[in-house]
Amino acid sequence: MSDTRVEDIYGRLKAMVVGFGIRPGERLNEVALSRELGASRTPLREALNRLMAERLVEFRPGAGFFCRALEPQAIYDLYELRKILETSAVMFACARADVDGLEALHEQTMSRGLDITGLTVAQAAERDEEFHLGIARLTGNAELVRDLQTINDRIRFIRWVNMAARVAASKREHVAVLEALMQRDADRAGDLLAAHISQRMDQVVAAVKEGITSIYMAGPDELMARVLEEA
Amino acid sequence: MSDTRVEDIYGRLKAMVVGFGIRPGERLNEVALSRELGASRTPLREALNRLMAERLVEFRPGAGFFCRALEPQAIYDLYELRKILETSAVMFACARADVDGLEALHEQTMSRGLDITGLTVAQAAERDEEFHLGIARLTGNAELVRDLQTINDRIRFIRWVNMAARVAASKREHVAVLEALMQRDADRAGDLLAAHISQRMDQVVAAVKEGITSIYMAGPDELMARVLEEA
DNA sequence: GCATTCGCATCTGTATACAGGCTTGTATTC
DNA sequence: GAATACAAGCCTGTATACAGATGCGAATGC
Repeated sequence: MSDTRVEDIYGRLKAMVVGFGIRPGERLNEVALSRELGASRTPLREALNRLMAERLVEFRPGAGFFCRALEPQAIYDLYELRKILETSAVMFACARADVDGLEALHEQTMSRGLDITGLTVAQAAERDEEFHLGIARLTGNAELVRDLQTINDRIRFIRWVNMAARVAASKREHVAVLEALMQRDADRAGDLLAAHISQRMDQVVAAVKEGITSIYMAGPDELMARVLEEA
Repeated sequence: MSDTRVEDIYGRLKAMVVGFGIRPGERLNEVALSRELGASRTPLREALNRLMAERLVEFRPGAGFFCRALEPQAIYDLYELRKILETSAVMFACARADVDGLEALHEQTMSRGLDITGLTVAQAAERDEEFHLGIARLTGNAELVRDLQTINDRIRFIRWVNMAARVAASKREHVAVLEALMQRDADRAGDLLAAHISQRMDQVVAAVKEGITSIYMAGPDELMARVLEEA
């Protein structure tokens, strides 16, 4: 058990929701969930209220809590938001990233190399997210980093879905961004990163539409298997 | 009573925290608060958990909930974040704002005129916030709007504090931004808005430092009075 | 006089109980 | 056969009760 029951439940619930252990739109039965998580309804509902504030679950008065739906428009908006934040972040990073942090990010990105064989999609996506978050951290703006993280939580699974086909190209683009960053070329870094994210937005919306169908039709297990085997 | 107890309490608590009905850093006594709000501790704690996810209250296991502190660094970061989002927003708005919405914003901003006599600081700040939010809405990106709103919630009071001296200049800058927006000049609109927000960031941090002292020393009533009388 | 420890009071953390509302299924009527 | 109304069961919304933890204060020992 963690420090407190609510914290523990919160973390596990979050993992279930972002990792599609619960289907989008699915109604959450409080009694069943509390039993499954080994706690009573009181801490469960507190955790659900936190997740609601993060838009990871929805709440309808009189009806209870539901796993957040995946509206293509919302996904698109979140990607655009992400693009805005990350583009600005890399430009700020060009201006003020400390040399050590920059070196560390370079080391971390390059040491893993361009070789992505043997990685599952989930692992590739995690590295991808870590690179992007690493840039945000170089700004020194903790609020920006946190904001970006909560956005990432809401679109993580979508990144998995459309990561498979683009791992190699993605990595190349990362290296290009990194080079511009190390040369402190803010305009170029910003343009490269914006293009990098933009390139996927339409793909992503299409993937979401298909993904929603898959999830509703077959459930998360099959979708997960499909995603993983493409790695 | 609103639709549900939690919703009601949540809204009232948020107003108290944002408007300094509760002092920053102050410990929140659940029994006293629940009695004051006319509910039991269960819905109160659910509301507090929501606010915690929005960073409007803090939670320390074993110690309970506290009103969020006002770290100058966090305020600065939030202002920077706001600048990033709003600058991008106005540029997007230049590209895709519908004419009706643009007209409406223009109407709303100009009809109220440049005359700000008779307004309290709170009212002036509300109009200020409404203008900035109006631009964000023109992007059509609901997630961006919501994100900006939660950021605004965390810095609203600070806007009040440093609004008093700058209402007239602020209004003039708004009009300039609006003109660039209506000419669909994205670069100019972005630059103007960025400058508009930047201009305050240092002031704001200073105000926060002073503000924190005032709040801790004298309590919110006196601070509020001081702010209001400057209107 | 100062520090340390013990105990009490208060408050948090969680479970549980109960009331009200919603949904669902069935039966009856048109 | 279809639609509507009624009833039963389940689930949410909230209060309350209890146990454990925390912090403060007093008392005691050095």
